Amino acid sequence: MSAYRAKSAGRGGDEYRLWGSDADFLPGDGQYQHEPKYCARFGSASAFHQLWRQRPHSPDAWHRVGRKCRHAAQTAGILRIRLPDNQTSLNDREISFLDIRPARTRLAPSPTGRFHLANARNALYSYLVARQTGGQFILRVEDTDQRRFVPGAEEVIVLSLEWLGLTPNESPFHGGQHGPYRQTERREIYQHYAKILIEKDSAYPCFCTPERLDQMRKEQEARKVDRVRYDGLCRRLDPENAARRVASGEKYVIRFKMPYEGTTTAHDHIRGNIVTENRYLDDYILMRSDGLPTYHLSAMVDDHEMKITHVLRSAEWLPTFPLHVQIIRAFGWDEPIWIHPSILLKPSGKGKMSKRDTAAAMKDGHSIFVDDLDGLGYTPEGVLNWIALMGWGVAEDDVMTLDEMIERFSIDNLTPSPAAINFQKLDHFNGTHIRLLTTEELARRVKPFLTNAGFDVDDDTLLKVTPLIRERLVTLDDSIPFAGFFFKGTVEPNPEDLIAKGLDARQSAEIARKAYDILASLPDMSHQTAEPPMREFVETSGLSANQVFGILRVAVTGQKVSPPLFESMEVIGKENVLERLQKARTLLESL
RNA sequence: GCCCCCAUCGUCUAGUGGACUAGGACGCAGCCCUUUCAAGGCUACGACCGGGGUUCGAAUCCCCGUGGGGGCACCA
Repeated sequence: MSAYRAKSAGRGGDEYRLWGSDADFLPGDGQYQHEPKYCARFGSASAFHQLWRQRPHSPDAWHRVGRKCRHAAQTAGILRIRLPDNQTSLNDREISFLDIRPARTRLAPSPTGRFHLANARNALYSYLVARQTGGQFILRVEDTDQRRFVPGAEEVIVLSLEWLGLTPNESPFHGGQHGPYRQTERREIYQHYAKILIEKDSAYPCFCTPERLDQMRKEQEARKVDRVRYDGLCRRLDPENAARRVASGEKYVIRFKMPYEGTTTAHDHIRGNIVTENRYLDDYILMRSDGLPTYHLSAMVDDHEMKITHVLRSAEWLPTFPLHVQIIRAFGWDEPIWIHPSILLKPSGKGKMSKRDTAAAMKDGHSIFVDDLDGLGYTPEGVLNWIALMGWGVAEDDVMTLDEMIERFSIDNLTPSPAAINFQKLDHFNGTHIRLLTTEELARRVKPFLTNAGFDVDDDTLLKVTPLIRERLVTLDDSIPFAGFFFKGTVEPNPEDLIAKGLDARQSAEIARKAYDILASLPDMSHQTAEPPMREFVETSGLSANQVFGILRVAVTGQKVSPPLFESMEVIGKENVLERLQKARTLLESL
């Protein structure tokens, strides 16, 4: 995998360089000096690769491409940035555009519940960043809260990722060089780092009991303080004294020593700098009395140990974002690029999805849980496309496969505002991607739904049926009403439905008889041979196509709505068609 | 209550000071195609939260409101 990097030659510098590990298409010594006014942004290494091959290295050529592609740039994954005349250097944001070293990203769910849309979206974006830079996507299980641990949740997470096609490079199940990938298996690591923090005077042991904390909180609330926070009793303890108490086996937690004054500036890639006054922050607990870390410590330690370059997590973490930045700075580590995609709102746009909304969605054939979506007949392609666009601004051509997303995705196009879930859009994308599937693939995916519905499915018939139902499916289980009758020996039409509009039972029976005669006289039941004589019959009879074909449809398929009639009859076969027609006629005559 | 985040069609969004008569997609409505249902094609409807600035010029920059969301645990 290639790695490219571009960087400003320094503040106020006027030169931009690209270099990469894959020097064979970089000119000369592997460096290329840009026209100072322009720099390139690469959505992906391969997009860059392509452009590089196409264009000669003259500044004019770059210029031309840049002007022309302003709009098309998004789709090509390449965009030229023209620096304003008074700007001579790139800012951090712009530099990060250019930085496409292999990224290491991670999904860090806690095995406490089900794998839902927000998890899936974070996984997708993380996966995309990793893949387009030739990096790794990691799954880390954050199971430090053992009280909330749900057995089997880990498996659901991995299975869901697998189903979506977002297979991690490293995980508790896939292994890797930076494991273990389960936090409960990393206790000693956190203890080691907590100790370092105490040594650096950025953390301290706290012996306050839950009861005292509770009382303290109540007092503060009674005083109507702006911010209820730890009063610092143990922070003022003499370190040696504290160490003695720890050694004596007294119960304690470890707290972060938050500065009482000043501000913390944290940089989110989507929102820019977020400045928080430290007095609104707290001496958060890093290590619990059970010896396990809280998220604040474990996530920072693991992201560092696992060499994570881009931290993608829900915007719910924004309030504690400054804390996390402080912890990392206290250690003296490099910060990753922080990306907080907006939260997902319920379809009404009012609030996060709740249990009640989830139940309502289920009743409607929808769900926010990935493992439900599978059973509901949704395809990974459709689901992926759907979630991708909640928070990723794509100007045009928003139907994409995973590979196309890898080409086009950029963390720079993520949107900061909360997005409401829209299940209609899921249906749209699902139907669209179903239509994009090959016949063989669609047949393969539809089969289990038919089989589960009790149909005895043979592959030859299914392969013939699939093209007929393809553009009618929103979900895969829609194949049951549309294709089920192909796999039944007989059908039981509703007698009422057999009577054509404007006609009575007698007349309808007569039409069935004539149709029978015509079809029986044919050499075969292919739609090419069957349709013309039937059309001719419609013409000469003075009846409408609607009436005649309607009777035929109900008789042959047993239902008023079906795939195209003659193609369906071809699949069902002459003998069977005639049999069903005969039965319909008898039924009509008995009315 | 306090802190933080956000603000363009009903929804997802494009938009980075003039190319904006604000573009696309979903949905909705109509038309075309059509044996049903779809799919497809075309057309319509539809938005810059409000008020102040800055500027020759603001959807875009700043401030103040308002509205929405999130967070205030030995949960993540």
